[in-house]
Amino acid sequence: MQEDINITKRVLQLNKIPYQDGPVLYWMNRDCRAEDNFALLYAQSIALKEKVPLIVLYNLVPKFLGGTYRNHAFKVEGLQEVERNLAKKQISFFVVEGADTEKQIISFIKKHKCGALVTDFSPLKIALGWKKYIEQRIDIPFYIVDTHNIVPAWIASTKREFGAYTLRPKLHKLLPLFLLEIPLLKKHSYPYKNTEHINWEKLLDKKEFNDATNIAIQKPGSKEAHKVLQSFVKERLKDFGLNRNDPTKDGGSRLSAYLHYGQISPQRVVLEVLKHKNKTIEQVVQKQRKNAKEKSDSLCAFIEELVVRRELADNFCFYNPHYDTFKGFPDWAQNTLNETREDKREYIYSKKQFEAARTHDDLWNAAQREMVKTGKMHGYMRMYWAKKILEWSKSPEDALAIAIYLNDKYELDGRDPNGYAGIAWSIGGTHDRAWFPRKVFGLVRFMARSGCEKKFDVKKYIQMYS
DNA sequence: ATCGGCTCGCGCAA
DNA sequence: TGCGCGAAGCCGAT
Repeated sequence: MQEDINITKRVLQLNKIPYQDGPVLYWMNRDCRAEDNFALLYAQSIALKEKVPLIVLYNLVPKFLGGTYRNHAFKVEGLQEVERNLAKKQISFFVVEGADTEKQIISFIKKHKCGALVTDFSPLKIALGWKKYIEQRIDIPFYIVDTHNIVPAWIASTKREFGAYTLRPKLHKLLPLFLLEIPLLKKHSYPYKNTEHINWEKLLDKKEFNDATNIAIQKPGSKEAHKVLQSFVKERLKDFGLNRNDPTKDGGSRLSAYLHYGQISPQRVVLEVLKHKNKTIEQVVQKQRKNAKEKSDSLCAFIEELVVRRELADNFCFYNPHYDTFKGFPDWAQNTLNETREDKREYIYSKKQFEAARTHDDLWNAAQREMVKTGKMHGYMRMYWAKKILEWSKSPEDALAIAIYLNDKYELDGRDPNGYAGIAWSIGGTHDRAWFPRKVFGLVRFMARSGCEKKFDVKKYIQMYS
């Protein structure tokens, strides 16, 4: 019973249609994992109640939002593991290909005569659009389950938050109610008969990706994600507070790509970290409140990044359809950036020049190369990188478009609310305050290379990616 | 090495 | 209505 509430409080029903005869379908989209997945657990609870099969579907959109082959392979190899893990529980897995996602889902429902549809939550416009289209054209119940946030986005806040400081107290209050042990997926007693063989080789062999990106330096999949989590907890967590802002040190969690593809559950990450530190979430929240400025406390700093900032990014996209354009910036930032439009730019580079890492600044070029080469730019450098694109573009609109294009194309964790929020913070003052006025930036916070030189060994970082 | 000023607006206390 | 303070800073004065 307690388990049921733990799941159902994360569910939103989009229509008022009751269950119809047929298997229950979980359309897996943002959260590509078989374990610790509340959307899958909710779909299973319906299927068990109705004594019917449970099937899982993934719609593969090649080059989704401008991603490269590296992203494609990371996703597809992760899905192969999902298929194996689901098979152990007698749950069938399907993959359909095509960019017309909404139509693919509807025709699959008709073909397999499904009785209920469950999907996971994403605040991105494209995903919200698919779901609206589907909702208007199906006659079975349609549920959305937020299994990407610990506190579901619509419960954490019902409006667009102004900054981390306005969302933080709401999350801190709600976290103890949501951060509970996650129920296990059960072996499904009603197997589905009409399964189809998935041709993984064909899905992986994509000639149309004519890009020169390397294969990811990280191995994909949930099993690998849990290995990385264990190594973080054992080796890197204790110095996270000290090292996380030094791009020459590998002090991060290395989990961002897995989190982006939903190959690991953020709730599981928090539970594991707390277990290792032998702390409760109440203790962490209390400590965070007391020493708000104490940023070197590794556990507090990590929970702040993983929970507060991640959920703030979802809040930003969910309640602001302009999350990827100039219109999405706060008013004060739009005003100030409108006033600096005619300011003389010392350098102006084209998208191509940025992409080829051909600016006058070898520190910026190194960050760009780190991203292209490895699929993951260091978090601290992402701010410097985006702010310099603003400084060296002919307009804030150009800068924003270029930063999003590069981020979505090369980062393994691109095409994600975290990326849109991070870039909007850097270029458009989103979730930030006004600062000392500057050319081009106006009141938007400026960052200088000299600041980097004070904080870390810039020469070493440049060498690492020369 | 450390500190204050720069600057805007939310949210809470009064 | 006033006031404190915020997602990661910069700069010049001391």
